Amino acid sequence: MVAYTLSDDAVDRIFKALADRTRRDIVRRTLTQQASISELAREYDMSFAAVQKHVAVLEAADLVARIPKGRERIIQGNPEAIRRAQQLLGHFEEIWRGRIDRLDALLATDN
Amino acid sequence: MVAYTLSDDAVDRIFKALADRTRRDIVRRTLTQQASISELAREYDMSFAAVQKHVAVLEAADLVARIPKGRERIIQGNPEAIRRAQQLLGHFEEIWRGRIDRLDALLATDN
DNA sequence: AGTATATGCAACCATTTGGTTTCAGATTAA
DNA sequence: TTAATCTGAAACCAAATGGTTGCATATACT
Repeated sequence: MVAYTLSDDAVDRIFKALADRTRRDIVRRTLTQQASISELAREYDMSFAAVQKHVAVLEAADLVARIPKGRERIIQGNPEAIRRAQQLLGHFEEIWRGRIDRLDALLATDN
Repeated sequence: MVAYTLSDDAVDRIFKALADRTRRDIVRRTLTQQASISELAREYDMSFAAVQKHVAVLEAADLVARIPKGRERIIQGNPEAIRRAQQLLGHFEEIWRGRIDRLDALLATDN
Protein backbone atom coordinates (compact mmCIF):
# COMPACT_ATOMS: atom_id res chain seq x y z
CA MET A 1 0.00 0.00 0.00
CA VAL A 2 1.03 3.52 -0.63
CA ALA A 3 1.71 5.99 2.16
CA TYR A 4 -0.41 9.12 1.98
CA THR A 5 0.56 12.33 3.66
CA LEU A 6 -2.24 14.83 3.43
CA SER A 7 -1.52 18.31 4.71
CA ASP A 8 -4.12 20.17 6.75
CA ASP A 9 -4.61 22.38 3.70
CA ALA A 10 -5.28 19.35 1.51
CA VAL A 11 -7.80 17.93 3.99
CA ASP A 12 -9.49 21.35 4.20
CA ARG A 13 -9.79 21.40 0.41
CA ILE A 14 -11.24 17.89 0.24
CA PHE A 15 -13.96 18.41 2.83
CA LYS A 16 -14.74 21.92 1.62
CA ALA A 17 -15.16 20.54 -1.90
CA LEU A 18 -17.52 17.84 -0.64
CA ALA A 19 -19.58 20.33 1.38
CA ASP A 20 -21.65 21.44 -1.62
CA ARG A 21 -24.40 19.32 -3.14
CA THR A 22 -23.73 20.40 -6.72
CA ARG A 23 -20.09 19.39 -6.35
CA ARG A 24 -21.01 16.07 -4.74
CA ASP A 25 -23.32 15.44 -7.66
CA ILE A 26 -20.59 16.24 -10.17
CA VAL A 27 -18.30 13.75 -8.44
CA ARG A 28 -21.03 11.12 -8.40
CA ARG A 29 -21.75 11.55 -12.10
CA THR A 30 -18.18 11.62 -13.28
CA LEU A 31 -17.20 8.57 -11.24
CA THR A 32 -19.22 6.41 -13.60
CA GLN A 33 -19.38 8.54 -16.72
CA GLN A 34 -16.95 11.15 -17.95
CA ALA A 35 -18.46 14.42 -19.13
CA SER A 36 -17.33 17.72 -20.54
CA ILE A 37 -17.92 20.87 -18.52
CA SER A 38 -20.62 21.93 -20.99
CA GLU A 39 -22.42 18.62 -20.61
CA LEU A 40 -22.29 18.96 -16.84
CA ALA A 41 -23.48 22.57 -16.99
CA ARG A 42 -26.64 21.49 -18.82
CA GLU A 43 -27.61 19.37 -15.81
CA TYR A 44 -27.77 22.19 -13.29
CA ASP A 45 -29.87 25.29 -12.91
CA MET A 46 -26.96 27.69 -12.96
CA SER A 47 -24.61 29.31 -15.46
CA PHE A 48 -21.80 27.56 -17.27
CA ALA A 49 -19.34 29.75 -15.37
CA ALA A 50 -20.74 28.64 -12.01
CA VAL A 51 -20.33 24.96 -12.93
CA GLN A 52 -16.87 25.72 -14.24
CA LYS A 53 -15.96 27.15 -10.83
CA HIS A 54 -17.32 24.10 -9.03
CA VAL A 55 -15.19 21.89 -11.23
CA ALA A 56 -12.16 24.03 -10.40
CA VAL A 57 -12.79 23.54 -6.66
CA LEU A 58 -13.07 19.78 -7.17
CA GLU A 59 -9.92 19.69 -9.25
CA ALA A 60 -7.97 21.66 -6.61
CA ALA A 61 -9.01 18.98 -4.10
CA ASP A 62 -7.97 16.25 -6.57
CA LEU A 63 -11.50 14.83 -6.49
CA VAL A 64 -11.75 15.06 -10.28
CA ALA A 65 -9.28 15.29 -13.16
CA ARG A 66 -9.68 17.67 -16.10
CA ILE A 67 -8.51 15.93 -19.27
CA PRO A 68 -8.11 18.08 -22.42
CA LYS A 69 -9.72 16.61 -25.53
CA GLY A 70 -9.97 18.96 -28.42
CA ARG A 71 -11.82 22.05 -27.40
CA GLU A 72 -13.41 20.18 -24.51
CA ARG A 73 -12.19 19.36 -21.03
CA ILE A 74 -13.33 15.92 -19.98
CA ILE A 75 -14.03 15.66 -16.25
CA GLN A 76 -13.39 12.36 -14.55
CA GLY A 77 -14.08 11.56 -10.91
CA ASN A 78 -11.13 10.24 -8.90
CA PRO A 79 -12.15 7.22 -6.82
CA GLU A 80 -8.75 7.14 -5.12
CA ALA A 81 -9.35 10.59 -3.62
CA ILE A 82 -12.69 9.47 -2.27
CA ARG A 83 -10.99 6.49 -0.71
CA ARG A 84 -8.41 8.75 0.92
CA ALA A 85 -11.15 10.94 2.40
CA GLN A 86 -12.83 7.83 3.72
CA GLN A 87 -9.59 6.72 5.33
CA LEU A 88 -9.28 10.10 7.01
CA LEU A 89 -12.59 9.48 8.72
CA GLY A 90 -11.47 5.94 9.50
CA HIS A 91 -8.59 7.44 11.45
CA PHE A 92 -11.08 9.27 13.65
CA GLU A 93 -12.74 5.99 14.42
CA GLU A 94 -9.39 4.46 15.29
CA ILE A 95 -8.73 7.34 17.65
CA TRP A 96 -12.08 6.73 19.23
CA ARG A 97 -11.31 3.05 19.67
CA GLY A 98 -8.15 4.11 21.49
CA ARG A 99 -5.79 2.47 19.05
CA ILE A 100 -3.95 5.72 18.47
CA ASP A 101 -4.11 9.02 20.24
CA ARG A 102 -2.84 11.44 17.65
CA LEU A 103 -4.28 11.82 14.18
CA ASP A 104 -1.06 13.10 12.69
CA ALA A 105 0.69 9.95 13.84
CA LEU A 106 -1.34 8.09 11.26
CA LEU A 107 -1.56 10.57 8.42
CA ALA A 108 2.04 9.93 7.43
CA THR A 109 1.80 6.16 7.75
CA ASP A 110 1.02 3.18 5.61
CA ASN A 111 -2.29 1.46 5.91
CA MET B 1 -28.78 -1.90 11.59
CA VAL B 2 -30.53 1.41 11.61
CA ALA B 3 -31.60 3.18 8.43
CA TYR B 4 -30.12 6.64 8.02
CA THR B 5 -31.67 9.30 5.88
CA LEU B 6 -29.40 12.28 5.64
CA SER B 7 -30.77 15.31 3.85
CA ASP B 8 -28.55 17.28 1.50
CA ASP B 9 -28.55 19.99 4.15
CA ALA B 10 -27.33 17.54 6.77
CA VAL B 11 -24.55 16.30 4.51
CA ASP B 12 -23.58 19.89 3.73
CA ARG B 13 -23.34 20.60 7.47
CA ILE B 14 -21.23 17.51 8.18
CA PHE B 15 -18.63 18.16 5.48
CA LYS B 16 -18.59 21.89 6.11
CA ALA B 17 -17.95 21.22 9.79
CA LEU B 18 -15.09 18.86 8.94
CA ALA B 19 -13.52 21.35 6.52
CA ASP B 20 -11.76 23.32 9.27
CA ARG B 21 -8.68 22.04 11.05
CA THR B 22 -9.60 23.52 14.42
CA ARG B 23 -12.95 21.77 14.31
CA ARG B 24 -11.37 18.47 13.22
CA ASP B 25 -9.01 18.80 16.18
CA ILE B 26 -11.90 19.42 18.57
CA VAL B 27 -13.63 16.29 17.29
CA ARG B 28 -10.44 14.28 17.61
CA ARG B 29 -9.87 15.42 21.19
CA THR B 30 -13.40 14.97 22.40
CA LEU B 31 -13.75 11.51 20.90
CA THR B 32 -11.39 10.17 23.53
CA GLN B 33 -11.67 12.77 26.27
CA GLN B 34 -14.57 15.02 27.12
CA ALA B 35 -13.71 18.66 27.72
CA SER B 36 -15.49 21.87 28.62
CA ILE B 37 -15.50 24.70 26.10
CA SER B 38 -13.10 26.65 28.32
CA GLU B 39 -10.68 23.74 28.44
CA LEU B 40 -10.83 23.46 24.65
CA ALA B 41 -10.39 27.21 24.22
CA ARG B 42 -7.09 27.09 26.15
CA GLU B 43 -5.68 24.75 23.50
CA TYR B 44 -6.07 27.11 20.56
CA ASP B 45 -4.63 30.49 19.67
CA MET B 46 -7.98 32.23 19.37
CA SER B 47 -10.63 33.72 21.62
CA PHE B 48 -13.09 31.76 23.74
CA ALA B 49 -15.91 33.08 21.55
CA ALA B 50 -14.25 31.74 18.39
CA VAL B 51 -13.93 28.26 19.89
CA GLN B 52 -17.51 28.51 21.11
CA LYS B 53 -18.61 29.18 17.53
CA HIS B 54 -16.63 26.22 16.21
CA VAL B 55 -18.32 23.99 18.79
CA ALA B 56 -21.72 25.34 17.67
CA VAL B 57 -20.93 24.39 14.06
CA LEU B 58 -19.93 20.88 15.15
CA GLU B 59 -23.04 20.51 17.28
CA ALA B 60 -25.29 21.61 14.39
CA ALA B 61 -23.71 18.82 12.33
CA ASP B 62 -24.21 16.38 15.22
CA LEU B 63 -20.49 15.69 15.30
CA VAL B 64 -20.33 16.57 19.01
CA ALA B 65 -22.83 16.76 21.87
CA ARG B 66 -22.93 19.62 24.39
CA ILE B 67 -23.79 18.22 27.81
CA PRO B 68 -24.62 20.73 30.61
CA LYS B 69 -22.78 20.08 33.85
CA GLY B 70 -23.06 22.88 36.38
CA ARG B 71 -21.82 26.07 34.82
CA GLU B 72 -19.86 24.11 32.22
CA ARG B 73 -20.88 22.52 28.95
CA ILE B 74 -19.08 19.26 28.42
CA ILE B 75 -18.28 18.55 24.77
CA GLN B 76 -18.25 14.95 23.65
CA GLY B 77 -17.37 13.71 20.17
CA ASN B 78 -19.98 11.54 18.44
CA PRO B 79 -18.35 8.49 16.84
CA GLU B 80 -21.65 7.50 15.25
CA ALA B 81 -21.73 10.72 13.20
CA ILE B 82 -18.20 10.04 11.97
CA ARG B 83 -19.29 6.59 10.94
CA ARG B 84 -22.22 8.00 9.01
CA ALA B 85 -19.93 10.44 7.17
CA GLN B 86 -17.65 7.54 6.32
CA GLN B 87 -20.60 5.59 4.95
CA LEU B 88 -21.53 8.55 2.76
CA LEU B 89 -18.12 8.31 1.12
CA GLY B 90 -18.55 4.55 0.93
CA HIS B 91 -21.62 5.13 -1.20
CA PHE B 92 -19.52 7.05 -3.69
CA GLU B 93 -17.24 4.06 -3.96
CA GLU B 94 -20.21 1.80 -4.54
CA ILE B 95 -21.36 4.10 -7.31
CA TRP B 96 -17.92 3.90 -8.82
CA ARG B 97 -17.98 0.12 -8.68
CA GLY B 98 -21.27 0.28 -10.55
CA ARG B 99 -23.32 -1.38 -7.83
CA ILE B 100 -25.74 1.52 -7.74
CA ASP B 101 -26.20 4.45 -10.03
CA ARG B 102 -27.97 6.97 -7.83
CA LEU B 103 -26.66 8.16 -4.48
CA ASP B 104 -30.11 8.97 -3.13
CA ALA B 105 -31.18 5.40 -3.80
CA LEU B 106 -28.87 4.36 -0.99
CA LEU B 107 -29.15 7.22 1.45
CA ALA B 108 -32.60 6.07 2.61
CA THR B 109 -31.64 2.41 2.87
CA ASP B 110 -30.30 -0.01 5.45
CA ASN B 111 -26.76 -1.17 5.31
C1' DA C 1 -22.49 38.80 50.17
C1' DG C 2 -19.06 39.36 47.01
C1' DT C 3 -15.79 37.67 43.62
C1' DA C 4 -14.22 34.71 40.05
C1' DT C 5 -15.26 31.53 36.31
C1' DA C 6 -18.00 29.54 32.34
C1' DT C 7 -21.10 30.34 28.93
C1' DG C 8 -24.17 32.80 25.55
C1' DC C 9 -25.01 36.30 22.49
C1' DA C 10 -24.79 40.57 19.84
C1' DA C 11 -22.32 43.77 16.95
C1' DC C 12 -18.73 44.39 14.03
C1' DC C 13 -15.08 43.44 10.41
C1' DA C 14 -12.28 41.28 6.61
C1' DT C 15 -12.16 37.46 3.62
C1' DT C 16 -14.18 33.67 1.14
C1' DT C 17 -17.89 31.59 -1.35
C1' DG C 18 -21.22 30.91 -4.88
C1' DG C 19 -23.50 33.02 -8.01
C1' DT C 20 -23.88 36.47 -12.12
C1' DT C 21 -22.59 38.84 -16.80
C1' DT C 22 -19.27 39.88 -20.22
C1' DC C 23 -15.50 39.26 -23.24
C1' DA C 24 -11.61 36.84 -25.48
C1' DG C 25 -9.35 32.76 -27.37
C1' DA C 26 -9.29 27.97 -29.19
C1' DT C 27 -11.34 24.36 -31.72
C1' DT C 28 -14.77 22.31 -34.71
C1' DA C 29 -18.22 22.32 -38.40
C1' DA C 30 -20.38 24.15 -42.74
C1' DT D 1 -13.60 31.55 -44.47
C1' DT D 2 -17.28 32.08 -41.53
C1' DA D 3 -20.13 30.65 -37.96
C1' DA D 4 -20.99 27.95 -33.89
C1' DT D 5 -19.32 25.79 -29.64
C1' DC D 6 -16.31 25.11 -25.56
C1' DT D 7 -13.44 26.96 -22.24
C1' DG D 8 -11.06 30.52 -19.39
C1' DA D 9 -10.88 34.60 -16.91
C1' DA D 10 -12.22 39.09 -15.17
C1' DA D 11 -15.33 42.21 -12.68
C1' DC D 12 -18.97 42.46 -9.78
C1' DC D 13 -22.38 41.32 -5.95
C1' DA D 14 -24.80 39.28 -1.81
C1' DA D 15 -24.34 36.07 1.72
C1' DA D 16 -21.62 33.09 4.62
C1' DT D 17 -17.39 32.29 7.33
C1' DG D 18 -14.07 32.93 10.87
C1' DG D 19 -12.34 35.92 13.63
C1' DT D 20 -12.75 39.99 17.20
C1' DT D 21 -14.60 42.76 21.52
C1' DG D 22 -18.00 43.75 24.87
C1' DC D 23 -21.67 42.69 27.88
C1' DA D 24 -25.11 39.87 30.40
C1' DT D 25 -26.21 35.80 32.99
C1' DA D 26 -25.49 31.57 35.60
C1' DT D 27 -22.84 28.90 38.67
C1' DA D 28 -19.15 28.09 42.06
C1' DC D 29 -15.92 29.54 45.62
C1' DT D 30 -14.46 32.08 49.98
